[in-house]
Amino acid sequence: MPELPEVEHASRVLRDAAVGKAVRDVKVLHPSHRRRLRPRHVARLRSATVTRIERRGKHQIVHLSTGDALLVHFRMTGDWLVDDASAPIPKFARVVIELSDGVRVSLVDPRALSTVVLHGAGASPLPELGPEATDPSVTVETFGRALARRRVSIKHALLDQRVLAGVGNIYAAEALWMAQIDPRAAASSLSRARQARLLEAVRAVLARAQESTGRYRDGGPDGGPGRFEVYDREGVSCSRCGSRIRRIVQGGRSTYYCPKCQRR
DNA sequence: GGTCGCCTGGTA
DNA sequence: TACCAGGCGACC
Repeated sequence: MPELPEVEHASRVLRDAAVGKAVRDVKVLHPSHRRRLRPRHVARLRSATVTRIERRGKHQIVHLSTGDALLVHFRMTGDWLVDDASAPIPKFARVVIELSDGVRVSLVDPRALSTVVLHGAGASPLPELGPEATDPSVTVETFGRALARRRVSIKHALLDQRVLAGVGNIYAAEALWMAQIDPRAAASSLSRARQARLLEAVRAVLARAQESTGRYRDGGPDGGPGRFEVYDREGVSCSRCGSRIRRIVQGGRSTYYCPKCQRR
């Protein structure tokens, strides 16, 4: 699920479930998670109380009374599932946190690509990130400067978390469609006007996704309103000009766009 | 710069 | 059975 709107929603779920509670037990169920979250980390978690949940881009940071921070990234398919510790372990649960009041928070992740790491107090646990994609204080000037430095396509630049934190593959494609920009255009080639349009579009698609608590797809079986404009719509008519949506691969990832009304 | 590996499930 | 997947870091 996770792009910024989904992660924002998930972090709220986690906040409601966990803040102010002590960790009673932690189970690390998948080998790939066991590689990062060792028994000594689990031991440290067991004596901690959750003080605060923070989100930065698509990262979630669980601050603990011990000064440690648990860093969670959902990658492609992670999500939180909150239930009661007495219930059977949920399907695809990879890391399970039981809290003092019997509430259980499970990281469910079919592909098991998510990451959970415990960081000690001090050093910043996060990679270099740009401003939040939804931060209203981002200006066309700062956004444009970040783009001008990248010698990659504009689609690739939007996925670079150092430009704007939180933009993922779907909303990058949607924003480029809305701004009528060809995803293959060089990031550094955008005029000021197109930079402005793109920033506006990123905000619009994320805001719209936020409203519907996550995905802004699923308009219904007939793909009614609320569906993506281009993402996963290869061969479908563009709602703006009627041309067929095309799928290409950029950096190993799918990009969907309208070859007629999105220009270089 | 691009490509690959991580993992596993859903779908054509 | 094959392909595809909303991410990211390591690698050439």
